[in-house]
Amino acid sequence: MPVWGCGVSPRAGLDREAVVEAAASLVDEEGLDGLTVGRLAERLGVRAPSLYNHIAGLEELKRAVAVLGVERLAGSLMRAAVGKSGEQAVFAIADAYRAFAREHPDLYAATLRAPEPGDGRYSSAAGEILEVVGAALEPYRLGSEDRLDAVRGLRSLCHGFVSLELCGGFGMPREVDRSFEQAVRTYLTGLACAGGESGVGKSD
Amino acid sequence: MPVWGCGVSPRAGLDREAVVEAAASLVDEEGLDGLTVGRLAERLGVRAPSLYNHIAGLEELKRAVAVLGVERLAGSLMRAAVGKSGEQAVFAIADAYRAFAREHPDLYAATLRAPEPGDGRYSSAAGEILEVVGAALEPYRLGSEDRLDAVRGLRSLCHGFVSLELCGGFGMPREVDRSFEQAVRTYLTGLACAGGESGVGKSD
DNA sequence: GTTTAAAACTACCTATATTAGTTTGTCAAC
DNA sequence: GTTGACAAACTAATATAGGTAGTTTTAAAC
Repeated sequence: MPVWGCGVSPRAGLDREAVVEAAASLVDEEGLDGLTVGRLAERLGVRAPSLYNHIAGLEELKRAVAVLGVERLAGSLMRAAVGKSGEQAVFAIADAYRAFAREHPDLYAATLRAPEPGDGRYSSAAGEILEVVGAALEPYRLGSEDRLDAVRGLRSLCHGFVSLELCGGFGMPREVDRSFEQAVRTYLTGLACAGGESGVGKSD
Repeated sequence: MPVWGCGVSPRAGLDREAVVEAAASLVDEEGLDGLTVGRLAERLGVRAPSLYNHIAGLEELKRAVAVLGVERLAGSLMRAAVGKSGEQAVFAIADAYRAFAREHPDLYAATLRAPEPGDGRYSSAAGEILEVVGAALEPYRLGSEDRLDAVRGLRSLCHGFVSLELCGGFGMPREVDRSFEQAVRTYLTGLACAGGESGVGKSD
């Protein structure tokens, strides 16, 4: 089977996977708005309309890039968590989450796009993330509902922090590392302390 | 010398404020991508190029809409928190935050755009949010650094949860209310425990 | 070789943002 | 009142981008 190199042959040998990967690279390098059909085609050595043989349109392509981003994020988190558990695992996951978003800010931003309902690859990647965080929380011995809540809470905390950080929502960048660690620690402390309700300020 | 920049225009009563407000309405009704110069102009009873007398371009307009969204969000949070403090205030703020995002999902999404550095109105609205959350945390008696961390953590938690919820990041909608309340409660418990009440879960 | 399906092409259309240059209405000074 | 200044709005036109239609080319199967 002849396998052509990229861009030289009259037949470029593109397929959907290659197009989506190139789109992800383009997003990573030039931002989400830098992803245009024309530029992507140029980078792939092809005319713009040719891409429509592989993708349904720009919107669908962006969704595909989002799915790819979630898959890569899930991979990062899993690699970070392997061989760890409990607090150590949670911190490792949280740091990996933030590191991914900082290294690939535009790809991460692309990730936020709502997926098509019923997208198997998205569901699968999202499920992996839930699973790895859930596993890290194992030592906390939470019931299944509490565990779901905790996974959602942690994911929200990480995503929210990182997202606000990328948008410049926090002022001074120097203290942000500390704030992130502290936020995760506070949440974990809350998990560990659950049961004894705080009641702070309840007298009003 | 004629001074008609403040609210009274010679011809059709259009000024920057009106344009931005109409843009926000359009975003609210038809989504961020539904905001085009042409449609906005049509809605204002004017031709598209006329808008350039009031705004610098679409990007700048979107940033202005973002600022307006943050201002309205800040207003909602302040109204929710008035007369409350401590845990009760935090829950009220968190619920108001989520309610705003659910009632105005596209305006909320527009809010995430990074503002121009040095935008006074944005800084002012962002400062109001920090202030109202910080005031709610008063009974927790945190030091100034811990307080900043806590404000950032809570804001991250709320934003992250709401953002993921809007993106369909969570599966079953029935349990989401509970998860949100639980996430906020867990974080508050973490604040209370770390603040010196019991010290449970703190590793050092 | 012939056939076939996909991949890529050219040509074209539409929508949108934006600019250039012109006209028009309102206000204030004369 | 007349007039002049100036912002507001207009018409016309340009550039870019997404997307479609229909045609050609190529790799590979028969």
